[in-house]
Amino acid sequence: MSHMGYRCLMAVDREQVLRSAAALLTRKSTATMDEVARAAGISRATLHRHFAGRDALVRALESLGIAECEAALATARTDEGPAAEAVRRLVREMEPSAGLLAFLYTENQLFEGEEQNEGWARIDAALTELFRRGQESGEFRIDLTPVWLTEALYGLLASGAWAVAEGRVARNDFTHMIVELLLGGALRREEP
Amino acid sequence: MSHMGYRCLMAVDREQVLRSAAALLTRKSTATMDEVARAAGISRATLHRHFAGRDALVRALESLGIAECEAALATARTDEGPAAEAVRRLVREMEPSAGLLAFLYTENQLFEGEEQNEGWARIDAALTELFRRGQESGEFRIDLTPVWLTEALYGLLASGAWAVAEGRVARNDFTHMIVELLLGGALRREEP
DNA sequence: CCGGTGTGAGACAAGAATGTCTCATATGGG
DNA sequence: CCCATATGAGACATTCTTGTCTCACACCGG
Repeated sequence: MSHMGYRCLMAVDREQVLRSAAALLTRKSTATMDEVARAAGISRATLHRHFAGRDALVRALESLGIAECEAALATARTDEGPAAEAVRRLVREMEPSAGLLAFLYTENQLFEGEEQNEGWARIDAALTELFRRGQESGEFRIDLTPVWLTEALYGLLASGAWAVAEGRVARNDFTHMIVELLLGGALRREEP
Repeated sequence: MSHMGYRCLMAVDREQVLRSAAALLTRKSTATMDEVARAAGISRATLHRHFAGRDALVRALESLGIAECEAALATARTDEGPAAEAVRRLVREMEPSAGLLAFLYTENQLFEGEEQNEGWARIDAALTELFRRGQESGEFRIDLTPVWLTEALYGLLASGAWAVAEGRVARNDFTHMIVELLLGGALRREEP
């Protein structure tokens, strides 16, 4: 009975399990617990030891997503420097979480129980504030609302994650593709 | 025994059922057939008379999505005029289908059976060709691949559909928000 | 060497979802 | 008016999924 626990032998990498679960559930949201376990390379029994059930699994996914988003926001220091650069730093920090976020973003059923969305509210607020700050400083156009820009960022992150996962976009281009499209759009700029 | 069939009395509006099913399944992808039926305002028995099962329902959703995309592509005449204007026309034509497309785009499990994806292949090809044409004409920048722009268009359509459905973006702004972000990006343009 | 710990495989029952059926009812056309 | 058609409600068996349990085994530390 180690009073610290968890730090023993060949324990399942909880985060790895969550990541593969997110990858699978994004692609096939009706996947069975057995399929999730297989995808993670563990048995259903072990999966069930770590996550009491499907609900608990999704909750854990949400918690992880929130934690990683807040960590990305903190690391990117979105309240410092030019907003455009802050967006670039933020997307770079969010890249490893993109697959997880794609699942959480598309699985709006999470918001039904409305237990945990206070975390998302904080994150949404931080993102919206970033875009608002960019508008105020004159960097961003004002005909696209900060709320929509936030929404679009989520959508592009999901698109990017899927495009990379299916080999349609090179992994190394992830940040560039998303940031350049979000900030600059598809149109060619006039030469300065 | 009407040899023409289908044009009888208070028959369920098949397309209406499919649309409400897409709206529900997008929000809660694990919804029951019973929930789908309720959402469509019909009984489970009737739903099952029209769609043999969940698979058949999803197939029908996919068929409808493909048909509407191809119709939108045809109406928008994406091979005519400036590419930017073509994109604008296309998004406008796709707006009514955005909810359905959001479901189909995020439900990548469809591609497992790979029966029907030839329709998507044609649509993807048309979209990619549109962006490629815009690059060739000098309208679009060339550091964002046509494949990525296609992917981003899908993602933004989905984001837009959800944002409108949840009241975060005004319905009337749908086309403008998507087209302006996709083409122009968030950065302010220099005055010409 | 041996005990503790985490895991995989499988059995098992309880529950949920599905697919199919019947019957009653309402509607509109002939 | 009557009949054909479409629907709603519900019963029902089947299948799938889940949650729990047991047992055997591998690994690591002492």
